[in-house]
Amino acid sequence: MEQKKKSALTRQKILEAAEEIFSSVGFAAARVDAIAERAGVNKQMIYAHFESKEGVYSAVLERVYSRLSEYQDTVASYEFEGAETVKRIVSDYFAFLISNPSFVRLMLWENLNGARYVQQAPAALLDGLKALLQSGIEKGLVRADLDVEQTALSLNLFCFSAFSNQYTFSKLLGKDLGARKELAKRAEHVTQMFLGYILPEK
Amino acid sequence: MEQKKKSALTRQKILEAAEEIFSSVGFAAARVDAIAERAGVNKQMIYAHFESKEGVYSAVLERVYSRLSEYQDTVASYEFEGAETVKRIVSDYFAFLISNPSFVRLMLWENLNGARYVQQAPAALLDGLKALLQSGIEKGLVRADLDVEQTALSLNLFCFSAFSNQYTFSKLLGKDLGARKELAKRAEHVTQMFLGYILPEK
DNA sequence: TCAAAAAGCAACTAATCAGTTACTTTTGTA
DNA sequence: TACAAAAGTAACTGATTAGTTGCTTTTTGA
Repeated sequence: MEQKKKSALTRQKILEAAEEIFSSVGFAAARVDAIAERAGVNKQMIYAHFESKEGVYSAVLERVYSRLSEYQDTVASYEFEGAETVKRIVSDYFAFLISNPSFVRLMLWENLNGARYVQQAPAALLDGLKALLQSGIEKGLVRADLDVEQTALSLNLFCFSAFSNQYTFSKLLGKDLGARKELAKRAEHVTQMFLGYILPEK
Repeated sequence: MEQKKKSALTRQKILEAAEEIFSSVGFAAARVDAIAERAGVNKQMIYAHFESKEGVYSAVLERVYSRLSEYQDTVASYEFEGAETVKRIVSDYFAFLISNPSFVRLMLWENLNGARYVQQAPAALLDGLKALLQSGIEKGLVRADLDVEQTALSLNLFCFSAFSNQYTFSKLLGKDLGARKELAKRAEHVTQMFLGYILPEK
């Protein structure tokens, strides 16, 4: 194989292995040797491609955060048209979080570590939600007295929290809240709650 | 000083130092030497009082979880009487979380580590909320078609999430969401959302 | 085809850390 | 007061870990 491609492949394999390990055990407990082993790559290659353990970590974060952009673009493309729009936003976000479990975990680790490396991707998402709500207000489809920032924050947090406390609450309730059926129930509940709040009084 | 008291004091100092350190950096990054230094105690004392690093950790968790019981007892003592009850539950929970930042962080660390040591305290809290909502339904003060479990879960998660993602969202929004004023706004928002959802249609 | 450059590797190093040991000081009690 | 038990201490140990070094293999281009 060509040298450039080989090198790029190694880099890719390192990033994938690092994402799995950093997201599952966090930065402090992650072992560089474990990343190398999982990637099927010599440890030195990690230092050849990235400066340090922190270097790999921030590269992983960048990669993972960037995936949110796709969802953000979807949200930005929506026109606020009422209940249906909210349903789509929530179910799209749930879908994103379901298919990106390492995003959820890395956000949480980052948060506990004082958000050392927050990227712009999550900021854009909030802005997109705010703009959407605002356009809803202008069209008279959303209550005019709404605090747009708080509401956008809530939408984000309420969806996210269905994932972020999964383990503890699953143990407490004695059922797997990560199961598709439970998550669907949760998405529906969050959507209904939201609609009840943001739609103008009839 | 008396031997028993001296020993108990040392144990206390260790637990306090360990709580600060475990909650701020998590189990993996916490250093036993750092706990000893912060407690102003010889490292060996940690091993004299607790078996191992894990031993101290689980003792800390037990201590911290037990503080939730007080709030749980408050909730259990309430009678559902409508909007005012919801307001009190939310503001009491916010008050608890504000004055117990290490509870929030330890719950999050635990969650990321697969909830190794979940205790009964959080379970009792959920049960209390469910019972309260149920009694509201029976009195006709709460919508009868409510999914009590989902709603209790939401109440819990929505309050908790105001704290759990503070760092990342503070950075994104460029303001300190941990400030009292911001938290008060958030509590009010959550309360209003909740009321809109659970109260029966007029 | 062949040398230079890039990629890959195994073995090493210095630092860090959980846990231990062997010892001294303090305290309670007979 | 004397002595045994408990509390406290400092220095050590073995294992682990991030990061390095010096070497071999593979690939590229003239």
